[in-house]
Formats: sequence, structure tokens, C-alpha cells
Amino acid sequence: MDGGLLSLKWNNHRSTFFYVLSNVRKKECYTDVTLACDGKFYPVHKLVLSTCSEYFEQMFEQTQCKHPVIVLKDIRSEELESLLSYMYVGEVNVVQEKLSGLIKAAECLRIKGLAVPDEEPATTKSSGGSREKRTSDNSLSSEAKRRRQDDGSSSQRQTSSREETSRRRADQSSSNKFNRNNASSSSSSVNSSRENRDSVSDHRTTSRDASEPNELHHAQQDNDIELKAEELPDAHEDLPSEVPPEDPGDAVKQEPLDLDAVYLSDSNSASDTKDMLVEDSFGEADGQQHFMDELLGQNSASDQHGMGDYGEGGEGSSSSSAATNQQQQHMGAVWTDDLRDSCNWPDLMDHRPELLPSSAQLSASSAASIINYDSLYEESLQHENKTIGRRTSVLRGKRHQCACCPYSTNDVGNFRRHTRIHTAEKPYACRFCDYRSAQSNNLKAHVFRHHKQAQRTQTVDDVQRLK
DNA sequence: CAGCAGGGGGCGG
DNA sequence: CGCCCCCTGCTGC
Repeated sequence: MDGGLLSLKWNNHRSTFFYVLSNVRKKECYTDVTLACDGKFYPVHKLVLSTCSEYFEQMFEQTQCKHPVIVLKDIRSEELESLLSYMYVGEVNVVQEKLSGLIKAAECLRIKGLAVPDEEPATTKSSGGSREKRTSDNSLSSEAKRRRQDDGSSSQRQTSSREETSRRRADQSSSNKFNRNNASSSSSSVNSSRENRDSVSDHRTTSRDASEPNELHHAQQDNDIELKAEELPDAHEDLPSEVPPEDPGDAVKQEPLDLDAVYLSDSNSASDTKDMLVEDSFGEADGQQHFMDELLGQNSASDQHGMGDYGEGGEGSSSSSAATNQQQQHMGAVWTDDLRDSCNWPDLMDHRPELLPSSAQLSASSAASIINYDSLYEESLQHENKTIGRRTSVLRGKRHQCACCPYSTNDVGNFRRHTRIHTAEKPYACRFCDYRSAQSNNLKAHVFRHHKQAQRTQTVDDVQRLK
């Protein structure tokens, strides 16, 4: 076996991966989860989140939702941005006074390396640099500079996405440093929900010595190869310089409601079954092309695919709807109703006690929820103030634009009511059975249909009790 | 049958 | 004026 075994190594695999990953994040391609925080929306990748946080990993495992929107409470957007940089780049610079807040946020989200010990991918044969236990506070930077020695293991097929992403992180860690002096806010009062995950072996922070991240390219050139794989054209060649200083803010959709991006398929359905599916169409078609282009080292002409305006009221401005149609057409084979169906809201509902605790519980126990009504609503209002309000209200007066779907209305009550579709909030509970409804009228109708007699009796009892 | 949304009316600040 | 409640109609299963 050894005799015929050739190890093909892509010399610049890491750097290319990082570069592409950086780009897809910047361009919001392939994002499959949206973090909502402080009224901002951060389209990101489950892969990255789950790699960097078992908390996210478990969350994603418990919902098959294609594109969940995770509302982060008790975390400030600046902290989240820093954490995202940390997760994507593997490194973030933070000023001293902001550190505690960042750490707290990291603890809430159980970010590996910051809040919980990192674990080395099992199949990665690290050449075993010194692994030192990280002490969170002062290792933000050194953490990011960790191991790269395992570059050479590409002959192993990577079947674990986590492992793969860990590699990316390693790559990212080697990239240019992201200087975030504005990483902010230590005022977070987040309760540390860090759990004892110390069973995880605490391999980490092979503090790769100080070789400067920017020297990645050269450093990687040092890697030995058994058989030089055909390298990509020069996408990676210019990587250190091409990779822009990662600014999470750039990735933030400041005006998410203007975007085609967040499209939530809310195909309603029988009783509890509901597709909680957020389709992210952030120019994915373009993105795919771009991805290939990136891999091929070509510059995609579709750099600016961005998000088109959502269009008012979801009817869609001609441009946006055209864009969306184009995207959907483009990705027709990818995004089908079947896929929508594969996103089973009931799955989420089944775990709702875990995933959707009350806001109070959330505040106390965890920092994230998948669609928290209050947050979503508040964020929607914030956004509409920022965007819809700015753009639409001029024409139509106060306009409420759903953050998750094209729905919009002038009526705040209707808007609240609509929001419950996405939050699955059913505040109206039947007294006589376990039926719950999002609308009072539905409950009323239900009671009328099924519990007319019981209701009559109950009413009599109530009257007597009052007497 | 249930979910959803448009719209009207009442009420309180 | 904003909010809430309610009625009503439409839609899909």
C-alpha cells in the first residue's frame, strides 16, 4: 500500500481556504444562519459557528432549519463582531477595557478558545508543538497564532466539517491580523453560561511562535510536499495583501430589510407544522460562481452582488424581484421545495423547551435563542426605523417590515401578529385542551368549535365564583 | 378546520 | 394617535 500511495498536497490549501472563506463571508455567500444582535443581522455560516462553539453546534443539530435566525440577547453587536472575527479569522484584537465584555460574550456562546477549551481535531496529526493551556485573557492573540504545523496532513481525507473548519481557523489564524480597536463594550451583563466542558481535553494553543501571520504565505512555502499538486492560479498568491482587513462591520447587513437576503419561507401548514426556513439568497448563485472563480483564481465579475433592495412590502421592486428570481432560477436545482420541506419547524418545536425558553430564561441561561419574539420584533422595529422608515415611510407613513419575510404592514398590531409566525409564539392557549394559537380569534373559533359546551359550563362556574 | 391577514371600532394616554 | 380586540374573508390541508 505504501508503495503506491502518493500524498497529494495542495501547498496553499490553507491560505486559499482562508482567502475564500474570508471572501464568502465578506460577500455573504453560502451563509446559512443569521445572527441577530443589537438590531443588526449577521449572515454567517453554520459550519464556522458550530466549529467554534459546541453551543452552536448543538443548536444546529437540534434544528434542521435551513437557515435559522438566531437572536442573541445580552450580547452587544460589537462583541459579536469581535467574536465573529475571532471565529473566522481566528484572531481578534481588542482593547483591554473591552476584553471582559468580549470574554463574557464568548462564554455565553461557549466559543472555543475563549470560553471553553479547544480541542484538537482528533484525526489531525499535529506535529505537536507545545500545547499550552490557554488562559483566556491574554491569549486572544496567541490563540490565533496557533498551530499550523499540521498543514501537511492533506493526504487524509477530511470528513469532518469541524475538523475542516478547524483547519480553516488555523489558516485564518495565520492571516493578517485584524485590528479591532473598536471591539467594544464590556458592559454586558451576560451570565456566564459556561458549562463544565472540561472533559474536553484541553489541547490548544499550540502557540505557534511568533511568526507573524502576515508571513503566512512564505511560511507555507516552507511546507514540504511529497508531490506537488497542481496549484491554483494565483488566488492565493496575493493573499496576504488581497485579503482585506477583516472588518466584521462590513459583513453586517446594516440594512437587512433592504435586502433580498433574508427570505423566510413561512409556508404555513397544519397546526404546529411550520417550515421555519430562512432562505438566504444573498446572491448565492453569484456566490457559487464566485466561489468557483475564487478557487480558480479568477476574479468574479459579480463581486457586487450584494443584496438587492428588498422592495417595499415584499412585493418586490422590479429589480429585487428580478434579482431574486434570477437567483432562484439560478439555484433552482439547489433550492427546491423539497429542501424547504426538509426544514422542519416541528423539529424545532419539538425542542422548543430547550431552544426557545422564555426570554427570562434566556437571559439567565443562555445568550441565544432561535427567533426570540421580543428581539425579533424590536429588531424589526429598529430596522424599519433605520431603513423602511427612512425609505418607505416617506411614501406611506409608518411601515412595519418583517425582518424575516417580505411581509409588511402599516399596522403595528398586524405586524406583531405576523411576527408570531416566525417566532412560533402562540400566546393564546385553550383552557380545555392543549391547543394554542397565535391569534386570539383562532383560539376563539377553536373553543367555539370544540369546547362550546365546556365553555358554557366554565362561564357559569366563573360567574358563580365571582358571586 | 386551522392559519393568516386586512380592516374597523373602542379605549386610553 | 397608538394599541388592542374583534370580525371577516381567503387559503390550504
